Amino acid sequence: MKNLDTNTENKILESAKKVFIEKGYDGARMQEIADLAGINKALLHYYYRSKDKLFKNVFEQTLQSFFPIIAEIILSNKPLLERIKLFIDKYIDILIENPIIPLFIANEVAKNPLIIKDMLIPDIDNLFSGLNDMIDDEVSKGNIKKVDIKQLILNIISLCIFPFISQSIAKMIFNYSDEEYKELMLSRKNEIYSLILAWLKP
Amino acid sequence: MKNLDTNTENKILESAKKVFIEKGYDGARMQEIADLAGINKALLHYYYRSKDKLFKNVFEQTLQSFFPIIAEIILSNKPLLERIKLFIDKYIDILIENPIIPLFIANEVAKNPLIIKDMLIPDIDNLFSGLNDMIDDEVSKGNIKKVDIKQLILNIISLCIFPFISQSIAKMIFNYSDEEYKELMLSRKNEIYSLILAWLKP
DNA sequence: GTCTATAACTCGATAGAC
DNA sequence: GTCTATCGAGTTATAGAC
Repeated sequence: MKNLDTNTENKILESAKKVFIEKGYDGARMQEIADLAGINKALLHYYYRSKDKLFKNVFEQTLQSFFPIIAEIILSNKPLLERIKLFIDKYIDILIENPIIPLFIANEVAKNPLIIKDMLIPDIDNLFSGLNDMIDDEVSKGNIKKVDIKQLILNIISLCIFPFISQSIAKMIFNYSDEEYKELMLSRKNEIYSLILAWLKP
Repeated sequence: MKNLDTNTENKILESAKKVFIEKGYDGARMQEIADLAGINKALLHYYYRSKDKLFKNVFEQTLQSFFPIIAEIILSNKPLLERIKLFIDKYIDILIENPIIPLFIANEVAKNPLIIKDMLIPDIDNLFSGLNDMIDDEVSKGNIKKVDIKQLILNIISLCIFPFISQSIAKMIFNYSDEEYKELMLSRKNEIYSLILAWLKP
């Protein structure tokens, strides 16, 4: 059906994604995107009127390739601790495949917070209160101690993402190769889970 | 003695710091720095030959205003757990005062890892082996369980820094004002410590 | 749709007067 | 030391031929 997506338009988007994510909006050059796509600058403007519009496309698509996978796990009907375990495992895997995307997103949102305004999960308040109910439920069963949902989320996300954001520094400090750092990240799956688990123990 | 530091040269550096940290190297404009310093572009080049050299000055000074405070705590001769507690408290305080610096550093280092090459702590290997000995010591005393020093460092740093890197997103998701977010960060001091403590329990 | 050529503009850097 | 004026390279965006 959408076989035409393999054509110029999609090739541009893929190239733009690569360049924007690597260099950021300010550092990216339309010429470089054109070169990578094997076309010339004029065509970029033919398909996406401006650098700004091309960027917004890239940003939105990047974000949307991340959230659904996460949402699926969060919204599954597994027990809380199992969901947390699944989330950590899956998230680390995604980050190993896309190590520089978190920095890209953090950076662009910091420079222009409004860019994300319309892209967030619509009923996020429901999501939070749902998770809160789950926590209360587990607490009443004596499975975990009571914690603030916001701190729980911040803790898990921080432990998963930050080592990727800081990886260029961390690799230098630890004197690690790419492969060694990847191994360290893989071993974090269990470390992070045991950390959260220990904290949640009643 | 260096009363002249209050003069143009220092005013330039302060303005440059502000603009570079906020916009990043690529997004920063010499014109904006000049305007903020109340001078004109030509004078920037008179004091710091190029944008690049001005940036390197800013970056180095920013980094050096961060590391010594941290190093002081890490190298103090307090017991391990006390050092960790002090580190978290002090670090969160610094980050509340300078919330956007971590993103700035992560970003610029990611784009050019070599920039940090000469600025790292010289005998970092000694630092690690020293900390490792401390861990082993506490383990043998039965105070904590054995953990990997790299994971410990990553965990603590992640928990402290990431909420600031992601603060523009987090404030939106949590629907928090600046003040509310600051309160959340302050309350994290104890949360992070109890998290690490629970993990380290033998 | 795709290209070449170029307009229009931004920005870092310099020349030269004071 | 500080300023005004301007150069020249690089960048986004468009015009117009094919």
